[in-house]
Amino acid sequence: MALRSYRQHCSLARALDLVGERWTMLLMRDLSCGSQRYGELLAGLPGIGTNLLAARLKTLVAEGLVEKRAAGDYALTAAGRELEPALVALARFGAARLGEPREGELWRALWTPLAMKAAFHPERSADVDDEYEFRIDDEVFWVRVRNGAVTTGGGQAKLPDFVLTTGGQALLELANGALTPGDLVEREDVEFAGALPALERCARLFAR
Amino acid sequence: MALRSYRQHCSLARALDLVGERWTMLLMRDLSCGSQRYGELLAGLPGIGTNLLAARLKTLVAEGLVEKRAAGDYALTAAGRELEPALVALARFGAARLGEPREGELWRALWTPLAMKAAFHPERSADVDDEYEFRIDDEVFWVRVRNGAVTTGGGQAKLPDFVLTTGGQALLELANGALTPGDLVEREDVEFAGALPALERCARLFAR
DNA sequence: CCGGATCCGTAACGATACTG
DNA sequence: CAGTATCGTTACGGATCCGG
Repeated sequence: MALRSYRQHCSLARALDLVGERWTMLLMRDLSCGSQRYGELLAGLPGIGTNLLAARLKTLVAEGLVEKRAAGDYALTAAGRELEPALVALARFGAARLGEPREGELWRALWTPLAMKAAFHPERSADVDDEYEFRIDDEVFWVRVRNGAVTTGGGQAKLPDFVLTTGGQALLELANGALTPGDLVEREDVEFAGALPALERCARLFAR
Repeated sequence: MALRSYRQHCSLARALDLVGERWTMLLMRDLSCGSQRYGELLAGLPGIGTNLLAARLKTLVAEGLVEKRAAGDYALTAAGRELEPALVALARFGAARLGEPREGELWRALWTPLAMKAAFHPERSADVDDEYEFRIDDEVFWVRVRNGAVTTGGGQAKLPDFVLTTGGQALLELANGALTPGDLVEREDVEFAGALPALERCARLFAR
């Protein structure tokens, strides 16, 4: 189980030695949104195979990036959370090349916080101090924009400027500009509570 | 040659579909320092194997991230250069876990610009407007710090605050703090021309 | 000689079956 | 539910070969 190394004394090569293998960064992505159980991780990564998931988790725990908690679930350690800027930067690169959903592609509400961090326009966020709550496909999370930075978390927002309850499809259409904020809140399958201008700010801050 | 995909409609997954395979990011790293020929790339990535290098280059060219130029060398396209923030972020993660050189590990002066961007402390760079020239193992490149950001390039600096000619070993010792700027310039195998305070600023801006 | 292409043994992956 | 074991397939790594 000695992990294969590039054998280069280089920061990038070291990072890839640690998290560069197949599935590893997606695993870190899913854990970056909160702890998950083995079964949840497996269900969220179709195609990984149970042995490979177990091996990846074992390696990540040995490296100190992930811990198995008393409750039996897996969570990022403080060291593991240090990978987040890299995940965001990669996602920013990928976002420009994402395009439309392809046949058979999976989409999960869980990935939205990372997608928003990647799509964020800091230069548009001067003087913005907002907090949003999203409820998408039974996932509830909050997004806060303050001091030109985005923070996110699972669960309800404390003092949200709006609460948006919708399916993933409508959210994707808002993100790619096919749907305006005004049109979104009129849809039958969408519930919106709060200030429409805040939703318009949000759309502008995270527009692709 | 249909490239294997994670089949997830996620920015991160898309990025990894494009550049997540083994060797690809290291290839992009080496090309980010300037164009290189097939043979140079091969020599700089021991272990890759000629077939794999050819396959990776072909894929990257097809994706529009790399181009083969009339001179016969390979270079990043504008799209390929957009990956750099992700390489820097990953390198920043890896730098904290790099440690001392291990037995058999390769080191190349070519990687220094990326390492410096990863090690950069923007919060220490207020009011700094410096330009440095390095000549390491026959590699010549410049580093500029201005407006809290780092830019680098191959070749000589225009108006350098110093020119430092040294081997990689001494530079590594400076980077990890084992050698002070004052001690460095006194070494037999080191040539230093310019302002010592500038070198001290440099060491502080890029200290690990 | 440089820039690959071909071939082949090994290691990693992916799917399924099995176990505590 | 949380993995381990097994096995066929794919990717990788090293060597050799080929065309300009």
